[in-house]
Amino acid sequence: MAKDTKERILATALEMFSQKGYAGTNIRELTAALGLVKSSMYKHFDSKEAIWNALLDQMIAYYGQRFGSAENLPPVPDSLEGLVRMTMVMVDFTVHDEKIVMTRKLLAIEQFRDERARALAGKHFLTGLTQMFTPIFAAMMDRGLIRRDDPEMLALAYTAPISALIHQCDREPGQAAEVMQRVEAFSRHFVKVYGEEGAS
Amino acid sequence: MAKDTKERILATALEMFSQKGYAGTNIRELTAALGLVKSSMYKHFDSKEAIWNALLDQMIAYYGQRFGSAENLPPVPDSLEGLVRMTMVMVDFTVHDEKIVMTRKLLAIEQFRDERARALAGKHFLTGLTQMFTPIFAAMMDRGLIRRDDPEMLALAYTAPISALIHQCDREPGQAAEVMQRVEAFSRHFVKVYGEEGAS
DNA sequence: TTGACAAGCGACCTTTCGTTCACTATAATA
DNA sequence: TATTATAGTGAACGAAAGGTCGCTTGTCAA
Repeated sequence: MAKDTKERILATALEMFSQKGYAGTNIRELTAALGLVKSSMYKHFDSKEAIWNALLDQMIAYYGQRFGSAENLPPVPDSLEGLVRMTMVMVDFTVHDEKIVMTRKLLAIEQFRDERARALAGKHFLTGLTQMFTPIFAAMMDRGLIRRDDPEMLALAYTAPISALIHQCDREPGQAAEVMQRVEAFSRHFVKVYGEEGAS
Repeated sequence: MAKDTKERILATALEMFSQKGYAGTNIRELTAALGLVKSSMYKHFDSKEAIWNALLDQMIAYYGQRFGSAENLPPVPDSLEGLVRMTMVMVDFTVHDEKIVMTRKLLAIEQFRDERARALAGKHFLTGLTQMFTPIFAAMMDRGLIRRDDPEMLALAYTAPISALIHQCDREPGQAAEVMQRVEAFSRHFVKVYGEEGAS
């Protein structure tokens, strides 16, 4: 128990920043949660702001490797039911993975103070989702699964309500089960409205 | 210039809190922006937290009188084009009214720290919007303007993408014009998809 | 005219913050 | 074995935070 202190500091910083914000968190509390004394932190980071920057670096890198490269994107579903299932798997993951939940909260809190947080928030909350689903819907249109239309518009129409429900879940984690049901209900509504007749 | 200092403090607090958060704002700066000295603030509020509470009271009251009572709700559009127009008027207002923009930012920042902020954020960002549009879509279905379906689901499908675009505009105010275009494009897409054929 | 009060000022207090530094214990290295 | 780098400690520091207090001034009612 020694070498991973730097990463434990980052993990605890994510936890506390995502609850009380960067300015609302102090180093005493942060290090105390790790059984350390505040001065020990400076063996691993030059300053409080250095923690913040390292945390953002980490979040940006994670986002890039997870959603940035084409090979890590989810496969195009081969049916409307497949779209629903894929959606539920993704949402279930993103709603229950503590680290991702905290990342969203942190970005929501700091997006108006820090330029990089603003940019990453934009991706997380809107543009990244639509960019991810646009080619999926385009491909599903090509395969006759979904009515021909502007795939980017469909991506917005599909991801924004789901994203809003995920945010609701971040606010009220106790409603997770109910929110998941609403996500599935919406997803089924969507395929009912946009699905090509006869597509399974 | 004297009696309205209390309200000027609240206005400046909203401005600063919505940019740097409650914890990131200090009273010196806040009062200096008003040409005052920090001790003068305590003639109007008992503490920094009292400012925060008064601000929340004000935001909650404003929301209640603006969206809470039935008579202040927008009238049901009598055509699909009317829905688009009504939407654009509302979005244009909510995106350009400085006070409302700052309120959204503030709620985004403080929603995970303060219980009342969390509740109000839930209304602003999701539940309030759907509750507002659910009866509108129900009425438009009764009048044969929109395909019969679950009005609450349609309200989610309609308001969430628009809300997401408004948030995007809060993040990048420079994109306001472009975002407004996307809102209109989405609104027209929506009426194309859900509008009853032949409805003007 | 005078007394009371509201509003603002500047000095001061206490606490907390981020940060530094001298020091120690431990574990790996030469 | 001697040495050196690493990780942690605790005391201390300066700056900045929120908050208090006594004083002054202007306004207005009695």
